[in-house]
Amino acid sequence: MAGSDHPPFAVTVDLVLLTVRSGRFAVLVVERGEQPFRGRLALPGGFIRPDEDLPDAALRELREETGLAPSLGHLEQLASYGAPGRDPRQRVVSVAYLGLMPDLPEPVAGSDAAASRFVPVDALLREAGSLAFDHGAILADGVERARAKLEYTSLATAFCPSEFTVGELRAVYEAVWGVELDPRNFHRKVTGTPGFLAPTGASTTRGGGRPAQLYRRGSTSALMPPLLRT
Amino acid sequence: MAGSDHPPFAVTVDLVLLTVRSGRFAVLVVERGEQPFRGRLALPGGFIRPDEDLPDAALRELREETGLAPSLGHLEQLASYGAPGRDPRQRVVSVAYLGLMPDLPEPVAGSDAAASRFVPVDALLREAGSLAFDHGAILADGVERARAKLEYTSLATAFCPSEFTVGELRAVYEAVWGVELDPRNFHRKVTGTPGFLAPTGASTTRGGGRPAQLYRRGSTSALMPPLLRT
DNA sequence: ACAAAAGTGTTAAATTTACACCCATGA
DNA sequence: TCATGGGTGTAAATTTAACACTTTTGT
Repeated sequence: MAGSDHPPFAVTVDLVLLTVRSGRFAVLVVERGEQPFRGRLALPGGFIRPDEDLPDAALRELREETGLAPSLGHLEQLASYGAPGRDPRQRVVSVAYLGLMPDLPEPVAGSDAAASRFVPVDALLREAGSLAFDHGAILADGVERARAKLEYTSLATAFCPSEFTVGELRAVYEAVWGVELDPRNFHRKVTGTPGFLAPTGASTTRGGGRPAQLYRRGSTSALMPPLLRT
Repeated sequence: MAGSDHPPFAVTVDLVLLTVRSGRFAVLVVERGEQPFRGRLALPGGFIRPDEDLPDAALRELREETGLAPSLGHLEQLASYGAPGRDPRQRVVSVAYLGLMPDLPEPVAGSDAAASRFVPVDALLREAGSLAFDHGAILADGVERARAKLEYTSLATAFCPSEFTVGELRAVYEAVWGVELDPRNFHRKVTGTPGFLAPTGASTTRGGGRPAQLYRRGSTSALMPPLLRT
């Protein structure tokens, strides 16, 4: 394991930044300005700096692409991708991070990648090759992870603003899973799980109908029993 | 994202190889023969070759350390670790793989790491710093992942030989989770989950008592509903 | 008044849990 | 015969699922 002459690799971070925008499950993509894959869509990302830790690099890219410092939202490591030839220029190992974030007021405040935008994930996943490099596979892994984690963690709240209603939370589940949930049973389930939601006392009436209680995310991260996709 | 002069990283794979040996949840460790951390225990691993894919490198290390080509068992990517300074010699990003394997007849048939052996995980996890580098944290992540996956997948069968009894499968759960499970209800649960187990028709009487049916792993990978840790 | 969304009550079905009990073998 | 683990039955407690119904707003 020691020695001194080991093959050099370039190491990057790539981001799968997911959100729910107007009822659609969407991912942030950038349009590539250079070869290879010039003009094609890709996940945002970049090289890790020499003295930068992996999560720091992911946070820096997140900040550069979205202007968001995630006091809201959630960022976790997804997986690493290092097949020879995945980047035609050189051997690159990419550490992918998965970010879940609320729908941002201004789409992208960042500067670096001018042509970044959210697009619905289903269209991108449907046809292979719509993303540059192996980013289609990375996106598929991120989407699968997000869908699974909504079942057994309280991570759906990462898609919501700091205060939200039960109906808005349910809309997140329905958009991410692509199913319809019974509003009555959903309400009982999430409000009845200790630590999932913290009531603020306030209520709102955005959306019409009877005003709804506002909640913040609670302290629990594991949901026991899990929420079911039916 | 393009350019040409990027900081070079060394990239390695490290393996968290877990098994259940005589009722104990155990991990394969090697004794380091060189500095740094000479004489200390570490996870097996090594540098990725220039034209080698990540899973191939993990399989190669697995073969070198155990002689096992996993038709049995299970190998999946765990996570990557790249904090600056985690290896005092150079900047190293390590892609960790998690392997679950049956108790091997001959402990280690490999050649490379002479001083490799299985040790119980609880002792290693109890005190920080018992493993070299950041391998204690990697082990903790691997153990947590394995424990979680037993709940909602059929991966416990990866710890069993190709044919096994329900009692042997239950012993895996009890060793990994460190709990006792009701033998009657466990039996009903696993035999009643379609696709979890495939009966062979044969039976065995190892272990005393009434002979038990032998099963192979079934085709299902997701358990719905999950098995509970109580 | 009506539509629309929030929230509560209620009941049948399904699942889990605990444990009594029988079965098939070796010592 | 007894000890040991394998395996089935069953009933209470809990959880889910389906949906009727009431509440509170905007139009």
